[in-house]
Amino acid sequence: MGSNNGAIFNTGLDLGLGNSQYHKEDDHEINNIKIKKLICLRYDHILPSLTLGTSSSSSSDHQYGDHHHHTAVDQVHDHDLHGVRPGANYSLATVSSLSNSSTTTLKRERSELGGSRGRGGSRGSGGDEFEVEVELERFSGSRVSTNDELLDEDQASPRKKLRLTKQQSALLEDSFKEHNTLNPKQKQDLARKLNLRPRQVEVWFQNRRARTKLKQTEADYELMKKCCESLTEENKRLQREVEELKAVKLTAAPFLLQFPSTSTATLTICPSCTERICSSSSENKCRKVL
DNA sequence: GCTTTATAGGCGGTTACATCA
DNA sequence: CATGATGTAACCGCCTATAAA
Repeated sequence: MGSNNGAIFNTGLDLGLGNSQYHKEDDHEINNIKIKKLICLRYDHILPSLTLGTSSSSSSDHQYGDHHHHTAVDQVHDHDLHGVRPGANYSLATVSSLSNSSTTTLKRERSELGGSRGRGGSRGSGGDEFEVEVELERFSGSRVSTNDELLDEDQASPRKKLRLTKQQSALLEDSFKEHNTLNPKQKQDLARKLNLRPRQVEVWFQNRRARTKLKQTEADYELMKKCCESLTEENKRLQREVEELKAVKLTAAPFLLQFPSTSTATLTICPSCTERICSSSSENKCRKVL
């Protein structure tokens, strides 16, 4: 895509929000960056700017002003997909779909045939038996079609969307709990169990990972939002305190001149209750100490 | 050992369909 | 019944890792 989203999440606060859901070492850092980017893109309009300073200091230094400009999505939809007619009473053995003829899909199709090169080559160690099996499935039509489906295929209907049955979803979920990615053998086995095409299993896992990630992102966002709110409150409180101190200093200036500079520190912490004791106006706050 | 090429798999973003309120 | 919102299957385009040439 090449579009640089350019959103810089720079609050200067490291809240240490790890992405607990993702433990894949190679993805961890990348995911954190991506999640930060995502949060920023989706929520930057509500993130407060936190500063502590006098009223003259600016607090509008949003560093994440680079707006996300989408590149035009020029997708060619060559939908030649035939799913199961909605409402059809399909069981585990009745759902599947055909794919389209795009290059991407061809790539997938090739991969399903157990390509021996590239990354999959080393991992798809099912060997000849595996490849033959897939070939057979592909060309013998292990897919079980209903009459309705056959009609659909003949009529080259627009893409129909398959709905997974509860059993299929449950099995996929169980499998996902075990491992959120599949190797080719696992994919093939699962596809066979579910009577789906391996590509469908693959897509399901991709979408499932995306959903997990989105949920995690939303949870992270809620956490950060709370953090920001409390920091905003803290910021306001501290600003009020600064103003109070300024006022005290002004009114008490002649008096304070009589003392050494070290005794002008009026901000102390009560050791027992950790409340701040500020100036003479609050000296009665903590009688425990006195 | 290196570059190039082909391939697989993952992800982000998107579309389109099904379902529900 | 129409409609908007939501969930999700399926897709495209891109990137990266890997293996073979």
